[in-house]
Amino acid sequence: MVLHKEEEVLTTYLKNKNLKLTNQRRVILKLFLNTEIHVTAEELYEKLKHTHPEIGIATVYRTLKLFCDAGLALEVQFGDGFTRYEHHYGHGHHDHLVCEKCGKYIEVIDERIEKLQQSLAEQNNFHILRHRMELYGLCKDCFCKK
Amino acid sequence: MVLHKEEEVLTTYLKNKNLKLTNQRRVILKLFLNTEIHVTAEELYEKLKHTHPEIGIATVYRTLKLFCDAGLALEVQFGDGFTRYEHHYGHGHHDHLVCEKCGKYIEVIDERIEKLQQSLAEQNNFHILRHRMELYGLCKDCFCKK
DNA sequence: AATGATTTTGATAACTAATATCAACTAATT
DNA sequence: AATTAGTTGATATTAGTTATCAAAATCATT
Repeated sequence: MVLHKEEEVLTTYLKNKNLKLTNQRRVILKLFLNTEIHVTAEELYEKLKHTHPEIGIATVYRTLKLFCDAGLALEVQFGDGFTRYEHHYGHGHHDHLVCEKCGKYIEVIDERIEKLQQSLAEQNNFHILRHRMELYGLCKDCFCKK
Repeated sequence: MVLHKEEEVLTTYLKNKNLKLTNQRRVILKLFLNTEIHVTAEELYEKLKHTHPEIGIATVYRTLKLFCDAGLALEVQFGDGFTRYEHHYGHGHHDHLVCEKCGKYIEVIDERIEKLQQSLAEQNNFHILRHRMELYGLCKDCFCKK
């Protein structure tokens, strides 16, 4: 529930770009930050419908892209056809464990793997700008339940 | 240009499933195997248009899915909105280096990383079924040119 | 080779996630 | 309060892919 910092980041970004802080942007930011970490635009829109039926879906899409530009969100794709957005401000790079049964996403980071990725790239004369690694399978709960 | 094995795999698969070996399937398989390893359905369709204008795009989509079921192809997605298909028969698991400038894909495999992924999953009580790792950046050529 | 049951095909409609359009509206500056 | 420039919501549009369905093709059987 710590909004202060993120709201400040957004405000600063908007000011620098001569953009405006609208009520929609405030509302969507609040909801985004209080929602599970990997949401789609549609999911956010569904949640908004109850409390803010006046906010259109186009605005949700637009605003999430804006958050990415402002460094508050990051686009991720897990191959199910949806673009998801995760919290980015104050979050370092990480990889994902994706449970294919319950849909849970665990964020992980392993420095040894990061180093090996770098050396693997060097062996191939490749200059890494970014990377993604997702391990798909079953979380403990789903694995035990069978 | 070694088609024999793959054609046999397809034939066997079709027979087991009581499906039929059509000329379209033969043509698309041949083209798929002689085409760069990560093609989209649209790309294959474009190439076919010249030599086989009678083959529809729906058939290309359908046939690529069929190849996946038969173990001849594998779906991959690099987040550009296209589903790509790579050769799968006789190809072991591998990861990708993706050049964001020229679009080249290099296939790589690093056993040390594979092992660490396994141990990372275990630390999190997670049971891996499959995974993907893509390193995005610039290949040597594109990096030197600018 | 003809038959017949079943699968496949191509044209096209439909679907879905996401983006573009645009007149009405709103925030922020003067 | 007026002005300017950005923003919004409804909706049309786009793009990749899948569904529909009558006509055509495959293949086992005769």
